[in-house]
Amino acid sequence: MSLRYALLGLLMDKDATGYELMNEFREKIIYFWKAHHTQIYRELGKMEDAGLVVSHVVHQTDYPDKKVYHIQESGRKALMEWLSDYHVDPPSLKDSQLLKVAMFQFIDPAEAIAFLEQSKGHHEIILKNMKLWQEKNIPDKKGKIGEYLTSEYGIRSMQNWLDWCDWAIAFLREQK
Amino acid sequence: MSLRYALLGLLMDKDATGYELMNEFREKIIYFWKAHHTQIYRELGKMEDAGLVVSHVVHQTDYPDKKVYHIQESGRKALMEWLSDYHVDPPSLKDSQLLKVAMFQFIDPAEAIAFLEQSKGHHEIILKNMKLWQEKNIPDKKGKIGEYLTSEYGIRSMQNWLDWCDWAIAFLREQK
DNA sequence: GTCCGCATGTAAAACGTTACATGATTCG
DNA sequence: CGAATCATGTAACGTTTTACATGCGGAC
Repeated sequence: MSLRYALLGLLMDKDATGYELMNEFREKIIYFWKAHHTQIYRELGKMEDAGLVVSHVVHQTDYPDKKVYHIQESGRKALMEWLSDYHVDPPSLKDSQLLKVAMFQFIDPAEAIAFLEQSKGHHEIILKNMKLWQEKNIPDKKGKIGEYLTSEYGIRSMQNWLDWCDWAIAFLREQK
Repeated sequence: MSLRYALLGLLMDKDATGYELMNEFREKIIYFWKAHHTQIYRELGKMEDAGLVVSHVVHQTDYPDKKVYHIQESGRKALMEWLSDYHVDPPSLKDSQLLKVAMFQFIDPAEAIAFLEQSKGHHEIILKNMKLWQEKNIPDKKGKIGEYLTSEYGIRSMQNWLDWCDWAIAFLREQK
């Protein structure tokens, strides 16, 4: 149900097509929410049925026609009500990497260390990209407070993973 | 599909009923994987169909009868294969709290600060309980390496959230 | 000439949540 | 006297993922 509010939030800034919303999702919200294009198209359809948004088709010659969505007053109201509610669903995390770590007693310590080192390398690249994205997209911190705060959280979480990797690798080396 | 391996991992240590596995899930795996009892019972049934585990019913007089699951050689093999595969699915996080933070530009800064302070209080309690759990359940770090490493990660993540909250609150106060 | 981006969607399968159903015992 | 624990599951519903489907234009 939160997907709906994520989409309404994006439509507050400007009208958009399902395709554009999908891309914005990929860029901005990726740290803490993901959605496939199929899901976005379906949810937009339901939102239009509920009168929260309206769409109109824009004809294009070189590209396929597109359907632009525009938020309605009832959509704005629904978003604001959701925002003012302090109750949140507990976050749901599914991390198969941590699941494997939880079973490190079943594998060779050298294997475990190799696993973590590979993960570290991978996440270092992600962290670099996150920092670049923040610099590029949020030079003005005041205008996009929400995105600035969440992107900072994303960066800190990634740094936390890297620090934990170092700690875990050191611990495993000691155990050998 | 990872639920299957989580259950196999738990069954490596000792035989268990669906009910016991559900409780172990709640305790140990809660930071990075959750499952309802209905899901666990369904998956165990499928795993038995696939020959990864076998069950036998234990008759009880005072309590309802119970069905104890025991891992098979093919189950152990499947788990080890999964473990030795370095490929992991990207973690999936759905955090409606961060989604609300992402929309802080639409609400009053004082409201935003109140929201974060409430969240901070809530997570401080969780952190305390996580630390207690770690002390109680993993006094011997060598025996349960996997659990020790993941519980440490859980604690660090929680601390990271609290630190970020402090930073975000300070930032919002400056902006006022 | 193959892949990427543009742009939309349907259908089915898999996974996750909530409600319903039972019924004894134990603790406050 | 009510709530929690023990113990299992089905059914219905909702959400998420994957596969299928189309088709043009531009870059390498």
